[in-house]
Amino acid sequence: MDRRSGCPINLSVEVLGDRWSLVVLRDIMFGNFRTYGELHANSLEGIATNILANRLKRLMEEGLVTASADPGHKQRTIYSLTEMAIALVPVMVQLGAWGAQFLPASPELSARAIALAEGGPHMADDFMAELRHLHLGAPRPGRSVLAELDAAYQAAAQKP
Amino acid sequence: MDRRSGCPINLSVEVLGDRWSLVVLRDIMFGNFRTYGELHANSLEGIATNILANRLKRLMEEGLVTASADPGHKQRTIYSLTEMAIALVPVMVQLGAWGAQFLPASPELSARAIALAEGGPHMADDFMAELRHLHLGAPRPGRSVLAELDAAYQAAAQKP
DNA sequence: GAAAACTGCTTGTAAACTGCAAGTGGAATG
DNA sequence: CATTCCACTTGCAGTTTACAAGCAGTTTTC
Repeated sequence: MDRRSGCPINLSVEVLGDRWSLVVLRDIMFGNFRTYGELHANSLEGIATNILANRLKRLMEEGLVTASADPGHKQRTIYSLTEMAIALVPVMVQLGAWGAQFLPASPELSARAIALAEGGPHMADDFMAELRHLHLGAPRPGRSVLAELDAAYQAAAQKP
Repeated sequence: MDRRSGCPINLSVEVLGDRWSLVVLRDIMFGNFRTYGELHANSLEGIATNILANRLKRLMEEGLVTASADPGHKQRTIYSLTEMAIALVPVMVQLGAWGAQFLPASPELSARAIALAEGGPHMADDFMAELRHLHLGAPRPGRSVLAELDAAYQAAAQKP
């Protein structure tokens, strides 16, 4: 892998800087979509099948995602986030907060981003602990940030 | 502008998700390069001229950058960050910290990212105040984070 | 146990984007 | 007034993206 420079921001851009990688990671992270079919069927932005296949492959090569077999459903592959990808939670938080503030984001979808940003580093840490449980087999933490985010979304979607 | 979805993260990706936008913003932000020529000549990654021109145009269209004439050098255009772009500082901090931790970043260039990350939100706020001075004509703040980052870089470059 | 549906892709094609080299036209410099 | 500086633009080849279709194993259904 030939890198353009050793600058950390440039390296991050080389790994994540395209129109789909972060969106796929967002769906795995916040949507808990774990298979190709789930990711394809639930894609808000309508990702094309070849792009999804290619991005999953690249994310695996970059060490952000791992694949494992589904016990009891032999043809299904389960994708999991690595620690490296879970460490992107603060990036996602900031990116979501920025987009919610400066771009024409829908109120319902912004609710999650705002809730997560307002929760501060403590909430981000708890979310990372939850992701370590879901993806890396760590013990289940007491708090479910995913449930809280879903509640925030539901509350925002209720209001007319 | 047709957006793929109203998700804040997706919108951020649509604006910033390519191989150059964030790199150009980084150079304006941390390098204080303010003209086309400076950005081209000091590009660590060797940006092509047409890409630089196109990215500056797009960043202006997206409201992240403004252009103004250089008094006393009529053909020179000075580019400035908008508040929207200055608000990306926390994103840059997180992205730099992530790249420094998980990707093969050079120690000298990582020094800045690490110093900024360790400075916490307070340092980021002070940096944003400095950028508002440099780009938006706000009063000069007492602290120069840019000078501190440069010192961190110099110190790291000295060590063998 | 044959047919249908599910699952995770691959292939084909056209359009858009990227990277490199070269060129352009006005401004400043000597 | 010739040369260099400056901010791009243009042409072109290669890569990436989007959309549609197809395909080979695996269940599930009847």
